[in-house]
Amino acid sequence: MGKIILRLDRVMADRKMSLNELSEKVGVSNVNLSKIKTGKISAVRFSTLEAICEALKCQPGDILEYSPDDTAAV
Amino acid sequence: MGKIILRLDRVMADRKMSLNELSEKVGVSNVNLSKIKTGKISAVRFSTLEAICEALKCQPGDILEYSPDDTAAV
DNA sequence: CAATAAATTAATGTTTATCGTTAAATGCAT
DNA sequence: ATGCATTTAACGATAAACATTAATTTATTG
Repeated sequence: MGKIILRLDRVMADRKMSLNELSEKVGVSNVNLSKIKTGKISAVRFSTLEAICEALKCQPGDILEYSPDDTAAV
Repeated sequence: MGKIILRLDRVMADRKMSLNELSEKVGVSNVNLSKIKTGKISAVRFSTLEAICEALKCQPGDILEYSPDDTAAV
């Protein structure tokens, strides 16, 4: 059972952009952006992903990561 | 105004996997998978994205692409 | 440490849109 | 034309984003 991992945290750190700053640029409430940042969502709208990529000049792949669990595969 | 573009089509072609085959592996109806494949969705659940990445041994970034439109920027 | 700012969590309600299902339509072979 | 795969359409059910407000926790700074 793999998992989708959110890496917005890392990208924001790279760009040195605060949550509130990004929130304004993206047009999503800081509350929801925080959820995205801390991985507390289970889906994402493209409109949001798009705005984030635009604001951070990045790609979806920088934010979303699939981690296959090959942990102790039998 | 950039856009999120779906590239499932390309990855499936790479893996030479048909829609119905992927549908079974992923556990998503072929109808919905077709929508994803042809870009007719505006959001995606991680459970679905995860299953697709698992089945195709790929990353979200292979499927989702952000295309900033720098077309004739004023 | 005290005060302030930033970020996270919680709770509630609205709205958006997946996803399944069924059925019809299109496309592509043979 | 017949068959198989894919796409489109329409409908309902369910999941979950997203906004908002408020409270709480976590930096940050003097």
